[in-house]
Amino acid sequence: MTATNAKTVASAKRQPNRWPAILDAAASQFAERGYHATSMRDLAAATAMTAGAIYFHVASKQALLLAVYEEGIQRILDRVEAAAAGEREPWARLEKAVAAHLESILDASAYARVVIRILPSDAPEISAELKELRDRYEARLQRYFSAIPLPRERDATIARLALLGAMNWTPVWYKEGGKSVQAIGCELLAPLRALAGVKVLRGRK
Amino acid sequence: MTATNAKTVASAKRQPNRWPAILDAAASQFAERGYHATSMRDLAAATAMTAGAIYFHVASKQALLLAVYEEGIQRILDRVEAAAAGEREPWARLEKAVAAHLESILDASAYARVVIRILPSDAPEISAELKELRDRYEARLQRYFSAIPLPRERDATIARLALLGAMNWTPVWYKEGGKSVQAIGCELLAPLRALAGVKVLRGRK
DNA sequence: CATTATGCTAAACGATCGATTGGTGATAGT
DNA sequence: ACTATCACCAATCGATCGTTTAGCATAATG
Repeated sequence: MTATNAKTVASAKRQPNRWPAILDAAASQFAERGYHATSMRDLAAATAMTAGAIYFHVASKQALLLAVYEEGIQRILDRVEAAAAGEREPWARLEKAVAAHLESILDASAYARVVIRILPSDAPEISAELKELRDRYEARLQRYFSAIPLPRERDATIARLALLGAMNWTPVWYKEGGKSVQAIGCELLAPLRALAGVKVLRGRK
Repeated sequence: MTATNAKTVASAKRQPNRWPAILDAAASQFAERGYHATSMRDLAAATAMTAGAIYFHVASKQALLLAVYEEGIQRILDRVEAAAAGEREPWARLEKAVAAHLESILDASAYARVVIRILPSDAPEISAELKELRDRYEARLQRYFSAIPLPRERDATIARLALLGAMNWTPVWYKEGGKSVQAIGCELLAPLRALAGVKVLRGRK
């Protein structure tokens, strides 16, 4: 930052692969400040570029959001599937999936938080695509959820959406240094376990 | 709308009490499209005024959001307290409170939805006030929640935040014509009831 | 070495943003 | 009837928005 000589500055030009940096900055800012509150000039400042330069890499702000959204969905999907892959028992698999979901939106990256914070209606012209991406992920979660047996008189759909809501609300109150993400996931599942008649595990730190 | 004569137009001026209309429009638009996506000119159009005229009633857009927020908190608080007032039994009281909360954000008014959708960080200069308003309501909910007995090994704080998250996520998926709001509230509480060892009621339509 | 493609800067585009100003007509008080 | 106040409109402010354009320097290619 201080005293970069002319040669450094000169060689700093024509950097290859600025696209990941742009995407990272967009994910970070969209997740933290929101879509409409983030300007292309904000992203330019965060990536040490000009606003115009970004348009060499992406056609529009909406297209940028879509790219972040796709990456975000893919990242959660990969994490959740990898976590659930080893487990065959429904409850253990769901718990792994929940933990992976929470890790994605609390620790891992801003991409996942964008998917949760930015509503499809925020970008009307691509709202259909954004909705479809959301649905694609929820369909995967639903498969893990529907494998667990709930009492017949309960509404499994609402129970699933309640779990999803409880998970997606965690960024609002989660503070680092408290309970571990896995422990939070365990706590979120405990009521469902009780509902299904499964013996509930002890809480951990 | 069509062929309003000069007299009507003239007498339409100097209308008293335009403030509620402005507040209503702001609540509606903030809840539906978000804070940053709503312009003062949008609100002017919705209230059949000029953008400048709104500034006769309110100092700034942020002050308008704060006013909507205050009204929103007050409305949920009133509804929840009125619903819970008659009940002395902790579970019945919490169920009434949950139902009132859901009614507030699903049926009743846009004011409550603003409180849930618009994050305090959306208006940095008044984020402290917005946060305090949110906390004031959550403190009330906490009183109803802490009266119910949970197993000692469970984290009551996380359970409460999970319930709040499940409730506040309902606007994302709720569609009119499906299950009643009360039934949804019952379903959201069923897992907690099971966790506490209470016999879970039958689901209703 | 000449040429082409790439990655970027600087500058500007029209549009729209939140907010302000000066003036005007309607109403209320005396 | 006169005055003051209220509620408002039309016009406009500077700033900022997403986006475009023209041009330049670098790197790769022949």
